[in-house]
Parts: sequence; structure tokens; C-alpha cells
Amino acid sequence: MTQEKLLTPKQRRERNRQEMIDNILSIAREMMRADGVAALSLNAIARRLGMTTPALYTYFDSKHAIYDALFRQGFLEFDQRMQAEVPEKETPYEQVKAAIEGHMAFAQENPDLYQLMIQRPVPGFVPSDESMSVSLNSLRKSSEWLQQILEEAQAGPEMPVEEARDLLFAMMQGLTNLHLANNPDLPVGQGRFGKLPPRAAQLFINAMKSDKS
Amino acid sequence: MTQEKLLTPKQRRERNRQEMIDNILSIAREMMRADGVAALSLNAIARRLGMTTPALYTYFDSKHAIYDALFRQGFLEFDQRMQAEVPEKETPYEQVKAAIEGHMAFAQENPDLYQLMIQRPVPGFVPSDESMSVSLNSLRKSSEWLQQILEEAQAGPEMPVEEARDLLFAMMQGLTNLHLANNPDLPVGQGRFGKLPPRAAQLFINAMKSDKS
DNA sequence: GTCTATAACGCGATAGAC
DNA sequence: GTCTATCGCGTTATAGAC
Repeated sequence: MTQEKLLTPKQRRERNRQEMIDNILSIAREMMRADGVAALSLNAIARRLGMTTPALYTYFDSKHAIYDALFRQGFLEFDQRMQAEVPEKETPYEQVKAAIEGHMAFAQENPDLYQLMIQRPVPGFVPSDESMSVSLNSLRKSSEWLQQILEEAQAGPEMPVEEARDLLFAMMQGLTNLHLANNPDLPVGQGRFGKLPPRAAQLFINAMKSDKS
Repeated sequence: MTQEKLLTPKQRRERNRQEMIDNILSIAREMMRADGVAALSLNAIARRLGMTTPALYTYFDSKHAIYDALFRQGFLEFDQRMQAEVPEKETPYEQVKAAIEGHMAFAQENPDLYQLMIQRPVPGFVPSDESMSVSLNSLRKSSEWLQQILEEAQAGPEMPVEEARDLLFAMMQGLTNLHLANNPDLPVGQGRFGKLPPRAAQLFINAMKSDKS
């Protein structure tokens, strides 16, 4: 909502290219957060920057290229965040809880990036090969991580770790979607679904430990 | 892809209004399934029907009105399906499994309706009051249903039923999203996530029964 | 070379006159 | 039902300014 001051061409030229690119991406994210991922408009971005629409094509080849940059950025920031939070914890329970909460918190704080990463709400947008490999890499890393945690907690053959891992993955995504849909403004820890990560973690830890009495 | 034969205005006039409305909705669904919910085009619908685009406004006030009709139709069909499948089962485990499988199968068979119902991929589309109440009604019914099943299975105070119900709801949505994203063409029962409903049901039934040894 | 603005094309939804 | 017109969109071509 903060209206950018219109700049003269001279003033704008003083900025360097990278600043401008970051600026475009930042404004794009703001608009996606306000009106939804699919509502992004190049005309609107250009208006905000005080330039004409075709001028944007100096920095991005197309609208999809902007989506692509944000898609990739999303996975990179997600990895960074998870790497910083999860390994801190001691017990498997705390690790699972941290993984769920980290996933949900990232989505709550970056709903624009998250929609772009998980749902695919833009017709015709297909990530570039490079961005696709970033995303597959991130998914594989998350997957291996969860599996290791669950193996640590496993005390019997009741449920194969691979299947427990996929169930946990589904739980994280489902909780996130429902939290975003019901309480998009509440931080994780509050709200009908935002407060459930401890319960969810408990559910999985118990499943790996349960004796088949 | 099946090209409709072009009809003369006279022939078209012989059809009654309701037939035409159903026709429009059916073609709209076909296109949404092919290219995504947001890719729906009134021009394309009109071409397929052998009429001009403005003529569609005789049957629907706007593009959003078409979305709205399908949104409502989705919840009605979903309710119908669940009502037919779940209560058949005997044990809580079988009921939970049937609920998960029914949810996933509906989404797999009607991905267009499901996207419209759950995700909200169309910028600016807000369901009408009438459709919104249909949807809230459906969600409330599902919720009460799951809660009753879980209460039947509960053997201790380890987890409040309301929270278990919401976790189960999240699991259903997460499994569905992941199945649609990974194996959209495989029926429920097959595929990495499509085969997990029995495990998921087992997870929840055990959680309600577990003694806190 | 790098960044602009201008103009124009084709497409979309939609409103109004007939 | 049609045809015409308006508006906004992403995109391209072109030409001028630094």
C-alpha cells in the first residue's frame, strides 16, 4: 500500500540494475500478497515504479520470468529457514514439532511464495529447468530429513518409515493450507489449526513407538 | 478436444434454456480440467458452442457466475458422494479409511471442482452468499461426521476429539493435494500418496486408543 | 550497449445498441 | 441472439536518450 514516489528517468538511472530487479520482485510480492498470486499485473508494477510497462522487459523477459524468480527464491529461503531451526532440537518429538512449525510459519510469513511453490495457480507457468532442480533438491532434502528423524524414533516395524514420512509430509501441507485459509493473520501457535503442531508431532512419535498391544 | 458441431441459430433455439446452461457448465469443466481452473475463457466456450461471446451473458451474468455455479455444484456432489460411502462401513477404522478415500477419490475424479472449492485460484472470485452457505454447510457436516467416528473410537483422554478431528481433516487435504500433484492420473489406491489412506486411518485409530504406557 | 517511451497487435471480459 | 465498442492485459517493434 505504500505508494512509491514517482522518479524521473534521471533519478532512476542512478540506481543500478540489481537494485531495480530487487525492487520489481519486492513490489510483485506485495501485490501477490494483497490480491493473490494470479492477480499480478505488469502494468501495475510499472505504474508503481513510475515507468512504462515495456521498460520492465529490460529486467525480465516475461511475466513468467518474474514468477520463476520468486518460485526459486521461495525454495531457497525455505531451505535456509529449516536448516536454521530443525537441527537445533534434541528429541525426535521436538524435531518433528519444529519441522511442522517451521513449515507453517514460513507459509504464514510468505504466503505469496508458498502459493507459488506448492499450489500452481498461474495458468501456463512452468518453472524453468534451473528453478525446477532447485525445487526438487529442496523437496528431496526435506524428505531425507524427516525420514532420519522418524528412523530415530522408530521402535518397531508397525509402519514403514517411508510411509510415515509421506504421511507427515501430507500433514504439514494440510495443516498449512487450513491455517492459511482460516487464520491467515494469526502466527503459528494460535488459531484452530495453528495450535496443532504439538498434537501432530505427538501423533507421529507415538505411531513409531507404539507396541502392538 | 471433441469439437462440437456448429449449430444454426434455429437449431439452438430449439434447445431449452436449462440444456444450454448445463452445456456451458460441462464445457467449462472440460476446459478447466485441461488447462487449469484459472485458464477458463468465455471466448473459447462461445467458440465451442458456435455462438458469440456476448451471447453467453444470456445464461450467466459474468464469468464469476459460472465459477460460482461450479463451486456450489462441487460441494453438492461431494456431500452426495460421502453420504453414499461412509455410513456403509462398520468399524471406526473402516469409516475413517472410507472418509479419506472418498475425499481423495472425489478430488481425483473432479480436480476442476476440487480446485475451485478448496484452493481459490481465481483472483477476485468470491462465492455468492448462497454458494457460501452451501459450502459452510458441507464443511460443518463433514466435521461433525468425523468427530462422531472418532468419539466412537476414543478410549482415553490422550487427545481431545476436536483436535484429532482437525488433524484428520488436515491429513485428508494434504494427502489429496500431494496425490493430485504427483499422480493426477492414478486412481486412489495407487501411487506414492494414493496408497496411504489405510495407513492414515490406522494412525488416527491408534491415537484414539493408545494407552499412555 | 543500456535504458527508456511510444505505438501497435492480439487477446480477454464486458456493456450497449440493434 | 448479433455487432460494435471499451477497457485492460502481456507482448513486440522501433526509435530516441544517455
